[in-house]
Amino acid sequence: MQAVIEAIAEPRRREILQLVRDEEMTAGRIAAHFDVTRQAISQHLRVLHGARLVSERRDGTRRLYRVRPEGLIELRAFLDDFWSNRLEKLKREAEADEKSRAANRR
Amino acid sequence: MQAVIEAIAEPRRREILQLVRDEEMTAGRIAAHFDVTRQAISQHLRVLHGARLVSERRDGTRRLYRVRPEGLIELRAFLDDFWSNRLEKLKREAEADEKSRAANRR
DNA sequence: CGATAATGTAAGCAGAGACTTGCGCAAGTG
DNA sequence: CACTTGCGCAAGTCTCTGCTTACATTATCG
Repeated sequence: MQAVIEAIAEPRRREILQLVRDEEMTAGRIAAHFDVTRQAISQHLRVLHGARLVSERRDGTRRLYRVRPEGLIELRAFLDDFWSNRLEKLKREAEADEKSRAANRR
Repeated sequence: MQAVIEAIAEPRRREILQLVRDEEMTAGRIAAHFDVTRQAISQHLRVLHGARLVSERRDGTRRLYRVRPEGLIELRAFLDDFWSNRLEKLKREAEADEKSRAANRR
């Protein structure tokens, strides 16, 4: 999970995720969208794949990448768990707080 | 938004967020939970505050921190926007794919 | 088989960031 | 007013990481 968060913390990697979000794409075509070397993108793809955020499929010498939605789902679940309870609790507290303030106004 | 993601990418800062999730806490008490120096925690708090993930309140020489749920809500919205459309689209595609595979089996 | 294309791997460098030590500052307390 | 308490700020160190250059690997094509 730490790997997933680190992966999406890098802006370039988020751009890559957007690129392969709706279609499978070769490493070369992905790299063509950026002004850094092909190897730099290859390293980003390795990180994304290591975090299981993209899938890798080989076709001859080419490698096709694509977003792996399961990875995103796991991240969403983790983050929801991280704060969703809190958000609900906060809502209740805000209501209670409002009541108490109303009481003090009397 | 980049600041928010970088802030939560650091494990120690996530621990801090958990600590001040349910109650306001002084910088000193927060630091006491870790085995690094008080100053190191102070720097993490600065990052979290800069990302507007915690609020800071002064009381004499003390500084009280607490999770700022609005920040978490913004992050959630960003991430949802980042992939939720995709997740819904993926679901439709999975269904269409299943249909086409069923057709091929005939 | 030799040449080429598509891509990953390795090593090195420069910048970022997490941590420590040392210091400064504001707000009590005697 | 001196002293203490609770902090943040600043500078230096060390590790991590994103990038480049250089090389290796794998598959295809003539």
